[in-house]
Amino acid sequence: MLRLSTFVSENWAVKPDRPYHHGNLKDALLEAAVALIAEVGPQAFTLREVARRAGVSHNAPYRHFQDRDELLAAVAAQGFGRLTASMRRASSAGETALERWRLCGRGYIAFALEWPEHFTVMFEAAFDVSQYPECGAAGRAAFETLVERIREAQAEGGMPEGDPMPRALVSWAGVHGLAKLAISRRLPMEPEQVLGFFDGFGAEAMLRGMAAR
Amino acid sequence: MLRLSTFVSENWAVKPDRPYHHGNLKDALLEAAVALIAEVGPQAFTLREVARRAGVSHNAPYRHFQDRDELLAAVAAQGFGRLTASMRRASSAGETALERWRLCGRGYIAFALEWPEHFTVMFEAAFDVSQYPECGAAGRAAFETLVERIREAQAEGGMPEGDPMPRALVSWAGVHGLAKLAISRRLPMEPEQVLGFFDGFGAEAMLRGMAAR
DNA sequence: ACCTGAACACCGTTCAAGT
DNA sequence: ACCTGAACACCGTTCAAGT
Repeated sequence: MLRLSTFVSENWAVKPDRPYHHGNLKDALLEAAVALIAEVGPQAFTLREVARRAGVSHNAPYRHFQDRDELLAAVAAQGFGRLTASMRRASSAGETALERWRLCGRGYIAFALEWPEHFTVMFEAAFDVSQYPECGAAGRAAFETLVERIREAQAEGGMPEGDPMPRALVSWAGVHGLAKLAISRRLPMEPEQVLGFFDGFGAEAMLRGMAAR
Repeated sequence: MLRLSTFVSENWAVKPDRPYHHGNLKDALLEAAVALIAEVGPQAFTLREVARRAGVSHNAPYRHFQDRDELLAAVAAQGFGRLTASMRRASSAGETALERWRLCGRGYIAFALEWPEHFTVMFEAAFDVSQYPECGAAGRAAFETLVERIREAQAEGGMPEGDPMPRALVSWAGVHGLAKLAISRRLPMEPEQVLGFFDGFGAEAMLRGMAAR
């Protein structure tokens, strides 16, 4: 005779081991979100699938994130932190300020190539992630890393004096465009070749100008 | 007494006026799609809403487009055509090749500012729109417009000889990055100010280099 | 506090059916 | 050929309920 009660009590026995309190559900959701975005992209990413992977019901995430956008903003904030770290790590090897500018840009592109899913969420989310306080601050810190390279170059005489902002914006546009076109596979080279292109030609062209011989 | 049959026959009377054959449903859908994307963005854009606006049932679009992506690809193809036109129109006013290079980049940014919805679909669609034949050709034609400016500048002596490709790629990255950051509202200026920034500083910085005094 | 299942109003896509 | 309504398997989000 099939004893339903056995299965029922077995099922009940499993749950009480960790009935609630996932431990750290918030972090688990964030991790699952990053992994899912890496697999299917930020657009196909769904909150319900994230919950499934974290082993909770489809609305448990609402305890930790107000909505889908807030979870994406958390992914973006993590991304801005990694971007800043990538630029700092790369820059530190430079001897001159101009060399550090070059390496900082290299770090920006390297981040995009290593974490394309973060990069995409940070810059292509349907909403402006920097509207979320933690993202706004992290984004400003990342930009400040680049501005600092300009200031150093000016102090060393490698770049003209004056407001560093215009040069920071053009630098940003250059590396951002290259990084973005690379991970979107729009360039006539493999993404892995883009850092080599930047090292061998791109950085120098941005520093010395398109018209330079 | 309420005569239901009257209403029923009135409803029937409306339909036969244009029962099928929307005239040109394909173009109507494309137009509705562009308008909808402009309103809600490419992510919130839905095929069902496009159909609603075109006045057809939610699956009538499948007669003209295989799926949602194919309609987006059609929007992107239209966008690449307008981008090429914008660059050509702007370039034509230049006296020297370097001036035409500058104006071509200006046309690129102007297109993004004028048709941000097309620009976004062209470059941020979840799938690679250039996989669609008509988009691929239109995208290559747009890029070729930029390469041509480099070749002209080389012929005139304004840029060093050699493969124009590396300079075309760096030029593309610069204007693409500026355009993209502008319409994403990530720059510390209003989108309308970005063309002025390009005219007053950006283009010169790209041509003469960040380190130039 | 934290999590659940049921429910609501949507999607994209498919299919058999109508003219 | 071109369009329709019904159906399927999904979403994000809300809510009353359980521990």
